[in-house]
Amino acid sequence: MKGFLSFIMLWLISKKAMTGTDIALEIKKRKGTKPSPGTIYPALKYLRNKGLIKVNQKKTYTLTRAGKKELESQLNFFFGTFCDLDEMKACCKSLKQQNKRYI
Amino acid sequence: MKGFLSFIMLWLISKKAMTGTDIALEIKKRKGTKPSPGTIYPALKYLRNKGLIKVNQKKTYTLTRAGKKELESQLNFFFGTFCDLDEMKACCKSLKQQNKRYI
DNA sequence: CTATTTTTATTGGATAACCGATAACTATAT
DNA sequence: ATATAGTTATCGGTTATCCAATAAAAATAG
Repeated sequence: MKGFLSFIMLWLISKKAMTGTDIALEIKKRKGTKPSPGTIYPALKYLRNKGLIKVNQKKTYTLTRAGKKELESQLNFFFGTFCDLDEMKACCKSLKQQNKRYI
Repeated sequence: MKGFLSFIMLWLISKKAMTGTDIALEIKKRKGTKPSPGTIYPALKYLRNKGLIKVNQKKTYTLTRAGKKELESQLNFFFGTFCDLDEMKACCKSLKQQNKRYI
């Protein structure tokens, strides 16, 4: 299960201005694995080149207006693709019960 | 925004037994783009080789028990990574308003 | 002000994801 | 039985994703 990295990064940055390390740590908290610098910084550079984020003297990244528009579009795409989130959540719980019985 | 394909496929198959074409059409409905046969069938083969899905005479795919466990684990991962879905949804709406003003 | 550590960033390369083109198989019709 | 249409599947190659290793820059300590 790969991808979605730049989407998550845009989302995190939109919530709060963050440094590269901040982002890596927040992703670790969510996914369990901390992305390496070789993952984070090229992604930040890519987003910067596309004009979606900007960085200040403190190495803190924030969204540009274009970044906000891009995030909006990606959020729409996300909720379109996962249009049955409630069902997914319910399934998640019921599967947990089912699988328990067969261990 | 790539990836997540096999996750979506497991999820769709778990809801209803499906053929390759069924899956492609459902993904088209959600994402807008219909994945090509060269995307769908290798992915199905991969999942079959891993013992996560099985296929019957009618070319209809269903989850195996291992597939259900795998789906559970991926659902947990998904909701762990996107632990703030409500916030994302709210942001999606408010961004739509903000961006409108600047067109 | 130098040395050390920490953070930020780049590079090269390995792997995975994906598609276009094409082939094989199935089903239906003639 | 043969042709046609549609579905299922494979293959080769392109691009994207991601990491390990390394370098550069910044912060902190001595």
